[in-house]
Formats: sequence, structure tokens, C-alpha cells
Amino acid sequence: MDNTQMIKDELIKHNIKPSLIRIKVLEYLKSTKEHPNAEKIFKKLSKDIPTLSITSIYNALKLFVGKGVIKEIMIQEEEIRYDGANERHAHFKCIKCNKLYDLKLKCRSCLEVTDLNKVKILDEHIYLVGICKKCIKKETDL
Amino acid sequence: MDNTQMIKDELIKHNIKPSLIRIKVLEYLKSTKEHPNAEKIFKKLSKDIPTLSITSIYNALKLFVGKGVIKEIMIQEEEIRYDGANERHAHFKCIKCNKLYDLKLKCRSCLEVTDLNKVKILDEHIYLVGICKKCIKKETDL
DNA sequence: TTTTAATTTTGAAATCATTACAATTTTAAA
DNA sequence: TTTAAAATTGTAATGATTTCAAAATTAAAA
Repeated sequence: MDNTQMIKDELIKHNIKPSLIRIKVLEYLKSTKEHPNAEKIFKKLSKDIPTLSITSIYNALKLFVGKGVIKEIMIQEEEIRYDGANERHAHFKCIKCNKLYDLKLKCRSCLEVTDLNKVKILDEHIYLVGICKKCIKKETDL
Repeated sequence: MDNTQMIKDELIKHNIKPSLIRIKVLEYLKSTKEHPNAEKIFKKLSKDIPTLSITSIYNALKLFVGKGVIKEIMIQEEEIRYDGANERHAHFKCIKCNKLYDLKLKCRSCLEVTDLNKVKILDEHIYLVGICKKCIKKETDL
């Protein structure tokens, strides 16, 4: 099965009609690890769809988030970024170069919080902030 | 030592001159668990300081965050909330009532992520999203 | 105390990501 | 086809935050 068909199926699975824009947005989100914002996605897709408006990007993204297809990430920035990965993972933001990295979580439940009895958890967000290898190297090289 | 003096000392410790507004902002943040936003803090302090401007609140908050006195929390909302607690803890947001709860973390390092070698961690943010006890009860009572 | 410089506070205007909304276009069913 | 529903578009509005320059306050020096 080709990639576009898989994207379509994922949309249908979530009760979303697979329109061109929606397919392209999800396809892009699945293809990148950089957690783009709406603006970035808009610029990228505009190359192929010249009539595209940024409102359509927001429409698609909001729909996806509501249906649980993608996740919003807000890490001390003015704008929302979007993450199309299905796998549970954490994020790491470097305050020097502002890059956002994915982090693997070691175990299924390596987060132990109390006070959780009788509470229904729907979603989990974990992010660390610090300085990445490259930027540490840059600093020590000075 | 009285409470105001402790607030002053904490500011001085972080190289912040303890002006009236700064003292009041930090005092309020330390006194509440509700993680207020700038607007909320402004409304609260305006009662005592009628000449107050919201820009001063933003100035103080930005300064505090920069000096590490408080933390910003952004949990899928349009605005930033602020947290004056020193203790390491996670957050839980109920999507039904929109309340933000503190969660205790069970152990010093109950978050196990890979890919962290050579990376300098400065800050850690963990939040869960779901439905709180009260709202679950409301639903099942219907 | 006065003078002066530095810091803090203020208020108005600007910014900018996101949303609202109504008009237009596209899709799909009858 | 015809028609209704859904998707897309563009413009304008929203609202939290920031910018910036003027005014007020504070602190230090004389």
C-alpha cells in the first residue's frame, strides 16, 4: 500500500473525510520530525497548492487535534507546534539553538505520579529544557 | 521572620531589587496553587495598588522567569500561567472543568528517557491531561 | 539636603498567532 | 442535472504579550 493510501486510511479511521488539503497536511506531519507550526506547514504546502489559505491549515490542524490524529506541543514559545508521531515520546528543547528533539521514553510507565487514583488520563506531555550536545561543545570550544 | 521578609530575601537572592510590585507579585504567586495568568494577578493586585499597570505585571513575571524564581506553564491554552512553587511536581489538567491540579512525583528520577547523554538538563515539564474525579463522578451520575 | 543618574513603572500603540465568519468553491448524493 | 452538504478561502477581529518612550520613583553623590 502506498503512503498516500495509508494517510487516507488513517483519516478515515478517525472519521475525517480525506480531502486534498487534509491528506497533504497529515502527509507532511508524518514525514518530518521537526514539529512544524501552522506557518511552516502553510509555506511548504503552498508550493504545490497555490490557492491554499492559512485558514485551511488551521482548520485541518484543529480537526486533527480534536480527533486525536496529531498532538499539539507548546514549549515556552509563542506558537503551537504539531506532532504527527504516534509513538509515545518526550521532547527536549535546546535553549541555545532552539531546536526541538524527540526523546525516547525507556519504559511504558516510567512516570510515577501520586494522586492519580480515580483520575482518567487521556494524554501525557513531557518535555525537558536544556542545552544540546552541539551547543555544549560550542561553548567549551570558545 | 515574617512572610514579606522571606519574599524579599528570595528576590535579593536572585539578584532582583525587591520593589513593591515585585514583592506583591511573588507573594501572591507563593500564596496560591491556582497557577494564575498575568490578567488574574493584575486584577488581584490592582485592588491594593490602584495605579498598577498590566505591563508592570508582565515585566515582573518575565524578570522572575529569567532569573529562575518562577516557572511558566503552558498547557494547551492561549495564555501563559505562572507557578511559584519550588518543589518539583507535575501538573494535571481536567478537560471538563479546565482546572489545573498539582501532582506529586513519586521519586527523584521517575522519568527515564534515553538519548540524554552529554545533554545538560535545566528544566523539566510534565503534565497530564484528562478528566478529574469530580467530573467523572458528574458524568456517571447522569 | 540638593543634584543627578539609574531604575522602575506606566500607558498607549504595535505585534502576531489564532479564530470567526461569511462568501465561494467543491463534493457527493438524489 | 439539481441540490444540499461540506470544504476552502480571504478578510477582519480577537486577545495575550511586547515595545517603547515618557513619567515617577529610588538611590547615590556632592
